[in-house]
Amino acid sequence: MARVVNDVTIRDVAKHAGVSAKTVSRVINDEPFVRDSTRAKVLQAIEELGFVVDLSAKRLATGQAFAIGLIYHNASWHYILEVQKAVLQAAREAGYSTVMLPCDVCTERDSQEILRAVSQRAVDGFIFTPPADNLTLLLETLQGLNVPFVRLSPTDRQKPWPYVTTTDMQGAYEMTRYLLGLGHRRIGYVLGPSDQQAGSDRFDGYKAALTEFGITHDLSLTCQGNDHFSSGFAAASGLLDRDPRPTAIICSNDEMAAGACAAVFEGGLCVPQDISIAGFDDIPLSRQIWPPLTTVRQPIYEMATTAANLLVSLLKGQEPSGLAVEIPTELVVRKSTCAVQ
Amino acid sequence: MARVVNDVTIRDVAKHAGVSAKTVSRVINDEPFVRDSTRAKVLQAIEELGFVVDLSAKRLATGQAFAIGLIYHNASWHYILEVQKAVLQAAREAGYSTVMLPCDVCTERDSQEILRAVSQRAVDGFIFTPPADNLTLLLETLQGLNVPFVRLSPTDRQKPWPYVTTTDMQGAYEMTRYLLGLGHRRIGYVLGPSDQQAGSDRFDGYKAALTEFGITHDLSLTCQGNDHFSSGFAAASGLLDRDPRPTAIICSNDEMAAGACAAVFEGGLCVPQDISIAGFDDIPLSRQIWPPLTTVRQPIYEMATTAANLLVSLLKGQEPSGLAVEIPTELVVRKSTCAVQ
DNA sequence: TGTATAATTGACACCGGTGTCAATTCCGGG
DNA sequence: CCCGGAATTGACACCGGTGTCAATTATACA
Repeated sequence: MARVVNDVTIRDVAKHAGVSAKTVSRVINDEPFVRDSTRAKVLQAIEELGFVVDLSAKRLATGQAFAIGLIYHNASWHYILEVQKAVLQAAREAGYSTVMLPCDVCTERDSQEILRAVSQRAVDGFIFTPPADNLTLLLETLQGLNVPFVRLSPTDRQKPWPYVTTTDMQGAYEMTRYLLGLGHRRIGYVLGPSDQQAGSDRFDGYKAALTEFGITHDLSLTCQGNDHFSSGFAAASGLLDRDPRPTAIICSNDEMAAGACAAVFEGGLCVPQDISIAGFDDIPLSRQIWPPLTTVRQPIYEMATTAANLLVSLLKGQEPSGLAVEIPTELVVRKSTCAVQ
Repeated sequence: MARVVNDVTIRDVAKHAGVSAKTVSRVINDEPFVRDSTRAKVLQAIEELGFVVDLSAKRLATGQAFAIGLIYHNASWHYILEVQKAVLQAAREAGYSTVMLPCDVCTERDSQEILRAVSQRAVDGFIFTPPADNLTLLLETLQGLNVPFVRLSPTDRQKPWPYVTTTDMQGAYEMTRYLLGLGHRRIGYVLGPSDQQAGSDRFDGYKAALTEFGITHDLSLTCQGNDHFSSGFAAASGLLDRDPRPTAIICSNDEMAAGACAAVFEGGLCVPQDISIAGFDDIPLSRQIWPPLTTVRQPIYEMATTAANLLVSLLKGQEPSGLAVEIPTELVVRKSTCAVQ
């Protein structure tokens, strides 16, 4: 087998430095019990020979993969890429690599694939984004196998498994309060998919704010969506036909809000003069449409970083400070909302 | 070290089947020279014991990583995710895993990181998306190290290195012909970043179509953009001030075209009645704005799949049928263009 | 100065596959 | 029934690290 690059092994370094292979191993792993002068000699030899550790050998010897699997589904691109970026970065800083495990359908086959990664010892632990915990059975299996994992915005917070989430309810609550503050009283709502906890939390926040203002929640102002543009378009089209028309619509995510805006224009009306539209998430799309969306920022990057760090500490056997972390949202006011005319 | 899952090794299988370890190895690698009856016995033992090969051991023994590195930069989310999906899929089908190497800035540090992956034997070869071949020096180094790579939409087609691209020029040519056919004669153009070959190819296609119609290319109708929404907005704002105004604008990508649409509305005009807007790429955004964009579909998924397959055959030492592949674009007509009024 | 204890270091087996090459078995032809 | 070459199979070393545990200093203290 042609070895093209780096043929320097730990024993070459050892010979060069006049020590044993094991001592070199100690140095590169920052183990204690190495005399400073010895460490210096070894480091110099490593430098001179350009030694780089062979990951496969290390993995084989330790039984660890030094890799975390990121399991994600067919969510918004922005969400996934942010999560990827954050996890890659945090993992690398901890000396781990990241294996992407897209799981568009979350079938039994996907579960097999994921367990396979464990059997192959290709991965030490996992980060799950929803709706991967449709796969409760899989999670229970991993739990049983003692394979650590962390959930991002989990569906089921009752389960005693680590997760990182955001203040979805509080965020929607603040948004609704904000619109109420602008004088809106008939505020429509476009729901996300019913299987996602984040969606129902947001809805709860909306209802809580209405209740505080003594407004009875009008069911005819609520529409079901599926997080995609077209469902926002359809839902808003429906809401525009209500009589009296709502003066504002909150959508459970930005993509549906963009669809809602399109529906308003299609109906010959204007955002925000005729109707205010608000989204949730603050994805870049919210700044790429006209008018730019008022929305609630979801701190995806921070959430994913936190999840990765949490997983790494679990992998290292450290006792993390908390197994359930919540990171706050932020209201972002742009031009798709205004005071009721 | 606690081995949590699969403790079945090749020797366990061997014992169970009454053969040697090497014979099991032959079976799992589909090597010839195994009697059918023996193969059957071994397969049954594998089945019964639930054996799964340990990747690290295999990597160590063969000196191969069975992994390809995907190097991408800060391009559109859609582009990156399509490329990722295609490469992950194609790689997996070939028994390879994929390592993501985002390279937002393409600095010297990124090059180091990439070479490190080679030294660590974590990766056998690479797929580059632009502008990673800013990193010509890196590519030359890889070439020298005999590490295969394939470029997607490369900047420099003169270099004798494998690549996969699309018919950018032809696509822009067809789009321009289409608009000319609708009666447009003053057609503005918003350029992409100057360092990308695809951008200048598209511009060439535009100019070629104009020339065919005997139209002198009016420099005042050309604006520089940077592929992002805001630059499309700015460029279109400028073009709207020309006198006479262009009746159509072609943007070098969809995101800028979305920006251009926003600028038209901001200026109190309508798309497409007052001005037609066309994009390039056919990203989902082109269907998420109103009106949906007329654009040129770039077959990203096919391109990336082709690139991955090409790389895999290089890794396997096969002689691929061609080292430079071009995949055709397709004109997609939607509602952002119409005949000149 | 001798000795107990702690700090360093090294020898060697082992992780779980695969490559090499020799040994064994199988077959058709004489 | 024997022989030569092809088809199978197995023994064993090796890939490049790390864990174990014993051996070798170094240091502290009596």
